[in-house]
Amino acid sequence: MPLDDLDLKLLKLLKENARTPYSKLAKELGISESAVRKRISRLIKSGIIKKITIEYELINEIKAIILVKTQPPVPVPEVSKNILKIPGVEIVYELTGEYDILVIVRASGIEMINKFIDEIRSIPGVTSTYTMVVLRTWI
Amino acid sequence: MPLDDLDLKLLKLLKENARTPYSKLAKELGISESAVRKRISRLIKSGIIKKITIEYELINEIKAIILVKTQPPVPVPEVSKNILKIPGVEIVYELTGEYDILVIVRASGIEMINKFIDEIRSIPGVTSTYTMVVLRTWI
DNA sequence: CTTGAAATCCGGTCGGA
DNA sequence: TCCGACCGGATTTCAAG
Repeated sequence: MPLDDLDLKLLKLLKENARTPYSKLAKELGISESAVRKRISRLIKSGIIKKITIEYELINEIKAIILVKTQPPVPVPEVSKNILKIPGVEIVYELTGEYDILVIVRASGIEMINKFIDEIRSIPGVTSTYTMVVLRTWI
Repeated sequence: MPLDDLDLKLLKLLKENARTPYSKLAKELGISESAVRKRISRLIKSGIIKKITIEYELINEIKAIILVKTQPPVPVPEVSKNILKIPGVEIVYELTGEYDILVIVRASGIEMINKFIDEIRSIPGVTSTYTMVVLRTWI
């Protein structure tokens, strides 16, 4: 699907604040409110906008990043799907390089991170993991 | 700030779809619309909700993850702030472990990723980087 | 939590490229 | 045919009580 300059601007504005009223977005872009609405629904239908969401951080919560190595013949997407099923997993990236998968998890404490690691290591195809705890997030 | 069970449920619902009307959220939680609105603004003011945003993916765009090592005496947050200034950087995590910082960037091509790496390496305190290209994202 | 007014949302329709 | 502007009625938002 071809995106024009207005679509890109719209995505930037929504990235910054996804709850901006359509009318305000319309004013910023110089088009009508209905046009904004139609563009957004087109972007969602075509899969370009994957989610309208919030970034949040709880005081008593830890974020961790787990790098995962996998082994043939299990396909990497198979492993990814299984990881995604684990509650607390926020996002899964498949990668080039030494590691095949990167997982971001949200945990209530170190014990829960350990549970994540154990669960991930028990998935068929996973050969090893490397975990880093997030100390601070900059958005 | 103490969060009750409703706050946590609210955060989950907003994570799933941040554009859900307050009235619908209210119905789901069994409280009034104004209560939902007040809770949300409290969550935003207290810094728990950091951003209302969209996840999107363009066809001709590449996401990459850059792991960064730094060196004393430059404080890590100093480096993070400098990285965050680079246009195209989505998020910066400070980490425990072998690497001090993880950066997620959005680029129009390999050349742009190279530019990111060069820029990051030129920041005082950065000693080395390791880059992985994202092949697929699971949310 | 309720109320009422203002703003926003949303489907339908029309006209031009 | 596709896109954007316009027009209502329904819904939601928001501040005051």
